[in-house]
Amino acid sequence: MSFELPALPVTDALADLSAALQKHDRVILQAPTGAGKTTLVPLYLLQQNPEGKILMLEPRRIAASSAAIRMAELLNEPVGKTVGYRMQLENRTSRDTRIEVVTEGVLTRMIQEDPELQGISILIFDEFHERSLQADIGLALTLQSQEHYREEPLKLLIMSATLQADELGKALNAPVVISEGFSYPVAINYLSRPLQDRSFHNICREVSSTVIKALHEEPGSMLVFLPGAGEIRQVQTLLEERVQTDNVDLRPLSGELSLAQQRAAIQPAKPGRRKVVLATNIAETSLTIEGIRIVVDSGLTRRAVYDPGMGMTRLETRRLSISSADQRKGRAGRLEEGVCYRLWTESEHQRLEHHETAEIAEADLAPLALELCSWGCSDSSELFWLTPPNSGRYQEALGLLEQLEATARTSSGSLQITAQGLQMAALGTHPRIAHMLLKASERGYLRTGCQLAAILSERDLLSSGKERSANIHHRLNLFDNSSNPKNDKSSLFRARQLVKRWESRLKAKAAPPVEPNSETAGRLLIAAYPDRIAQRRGTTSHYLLRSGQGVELSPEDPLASEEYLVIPALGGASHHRNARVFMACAIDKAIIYDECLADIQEHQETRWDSKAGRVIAAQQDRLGALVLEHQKIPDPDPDTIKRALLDGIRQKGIQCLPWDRESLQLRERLVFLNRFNDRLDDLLPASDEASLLDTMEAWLMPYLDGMTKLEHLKKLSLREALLSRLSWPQQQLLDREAPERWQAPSGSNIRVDYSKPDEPKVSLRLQELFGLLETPVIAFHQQPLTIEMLSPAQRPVQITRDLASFWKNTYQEVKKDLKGRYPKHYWPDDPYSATATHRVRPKV
DNA sequence: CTCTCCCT
Repeated sequence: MSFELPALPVTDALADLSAALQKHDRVILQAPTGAGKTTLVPLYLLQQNPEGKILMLEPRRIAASSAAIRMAELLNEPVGKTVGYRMQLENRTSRDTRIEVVTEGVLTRMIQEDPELQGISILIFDEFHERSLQADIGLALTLQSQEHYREEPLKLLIMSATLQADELGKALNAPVVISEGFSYPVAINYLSRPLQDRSFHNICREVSSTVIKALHEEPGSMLVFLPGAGEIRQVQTLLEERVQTDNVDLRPLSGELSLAQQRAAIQPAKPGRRKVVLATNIAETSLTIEGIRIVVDSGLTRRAVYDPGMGMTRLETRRLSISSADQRKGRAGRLEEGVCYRLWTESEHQRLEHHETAEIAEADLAPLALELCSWGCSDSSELFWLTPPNSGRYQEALGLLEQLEATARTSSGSLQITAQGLQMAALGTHPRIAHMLLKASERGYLRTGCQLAAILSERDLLSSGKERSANIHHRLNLFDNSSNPKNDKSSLFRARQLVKRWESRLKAKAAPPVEPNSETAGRLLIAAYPDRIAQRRGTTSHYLLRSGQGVELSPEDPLASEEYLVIPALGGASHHRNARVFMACAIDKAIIYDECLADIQEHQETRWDSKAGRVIAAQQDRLGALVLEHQKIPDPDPDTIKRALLDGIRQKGIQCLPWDRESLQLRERLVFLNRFNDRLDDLLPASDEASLLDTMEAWLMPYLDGMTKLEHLKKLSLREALLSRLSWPQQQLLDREAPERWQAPSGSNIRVDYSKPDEPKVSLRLQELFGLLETPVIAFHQQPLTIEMLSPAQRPVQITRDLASFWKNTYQEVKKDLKGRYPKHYWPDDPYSATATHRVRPKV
């Protein structure tokens, strides 16, 4: 085959590349974007090797088709002849096709059907540095094909734009051919001080100020990189307030915009005007924007991260890697010298990651697991990985496949794909959705199932706006309404094609069609997302998922009047906000019972309700955290009620019991006497608060008959309950060794204060003690009482544990003092022989 | 401030 190839930067490397491929089965080509590798390499290899067929992988559909179109142009042929392309819903190849450009997922389907990849002599991975999950799976399977299935050699060429090529070459034991590219120099402006605050609003403010500064400092049009559509809207608002727009056009650019809007952003600025494009990552790889010489980079990017705990993928905003920042910067140097403003400092730059995390490290692994099981290799460690899948999360993914009946254990315990699992893999959609498609087909609802699958696997068919409801039926209706497919938005057009494709695949084995009703969608969605059933909390727009996680519907959404939802599309929760519901379907409780019967647990519960301050006895039907049915139990078991009441007392603390002076003293006496346990044959029960709480079943429960509320406890006799634990001899011992009262020489019965267990104390007037020579001793003659002496007016004047010493050393002084203040009272000189009295003077 | 991009 002879044709002329144009000269591009990569041309110089082509001969080396061809030589390397002669000698080795695996070769790496490192060439920057724009070097011409995507068009020249396949054509050159075809020239050198006119016999074989070349397969080239592209990460995006638009890249695959445009690469094929450009190559066909160089050959002066229509697409589909020597050069063709193939992707999910489009095949433009023929028997003559020698270079076939395919999207990455197509290779996975091809190799699963034919592990030998018959007829292919060279396989090229383009843009491998992007490290998409599909590319990693494709490489793992291809390496096995090379080693185990092929008789003829399969040549593998991996093209990458970054220096990671070196590591790649080592890992694959492959030579690296390097090609220099060409671009104009781009000057970089870093911040002089780091940003303290990278919150949504502050980032938007900083970006806007930088845009205004750059418009003053530099001529030409500008590309601004922001993490998402929210930031784009906000920056646009800020700029519209602050920029004189007489010669500046603001152009938002993100994946959610229509093709026309995207085109407006891509096209060069009109003569005499400047363009400011506010873009997401879409402008980093997928779209090239004309005429840019200034780049402003927020330094943030949004990435999908699978959250195994929630079983869902959410978005995370994070710092950019160095190679992505360089890629963004390069957008300013395509046509002339440019300038790039970075919203971070040069020293922060040194600390950034070198490359973005490979998708396989963070993605939902269920699709990967299904591919590997379908490949016959459920053990991922048997394959080669540049980044091995996390084993815990891979095991979880295998668990999901088993639930979805895609795999089953053989009698020997090993994991094997089922016939259904093979069908699921061939459908080319997420295993959850594939499972729903099979269920729909079995039940006669194939059409509705396919429509739901298309809705869930593509971007939202309804454009954003205030009136957009989460109700999935509004999307389903789109399939009926517009009778003329030409009027469809491109997303709806694609969705219809997917429906057609899945329908034709599944039709043969499907049950006879049944007319769908209002329940159908909900039932089918439960098949895909049984864990996303949610129940409304009170009368709010807040819902509770089965997992216990809270989620929130827009309060204006009419769907918020529904008590039960199944929620297939859900936004991520952040620390200050609940997860938001993007798409949901109302379901009847009866449907939940019908579809999830095996998971619903009947729960008899008698428990303490701390809010109501009472015991509640109820029977519940529960689905995870959801309570579907709740009924009072008419005759709950008395013992269970009492136990629940004890739970309440434990929660409130022992103070909630009706302690009076007597019962409190009894408790304190017991605690006091516990100190002398080593003298007891028959130990007294421990009576400190913790022990009492621990043993309430034994001492308190028998006294709780008929009680259900805290108030009822007032009727309790704690003294009786506490004493019930003591035998008769123990009660006598208690009265003897820790008496309630002590009789003073005056004849008064003084209450002993045991509130400090280390020093039981009596308080009485000094005159009541006359004639008592020694300190009284209790508790097996071990514990002297502390004596607090009071004035005639009951004020403490002295405290002692040694009465003899008091009389001898201190009495005379105290007497003098008291005599001055209470002259009418009896203050004898000799306290030893004086008569104790509780009156002003002793009776004579 | 209702989600980055993309794929079978």
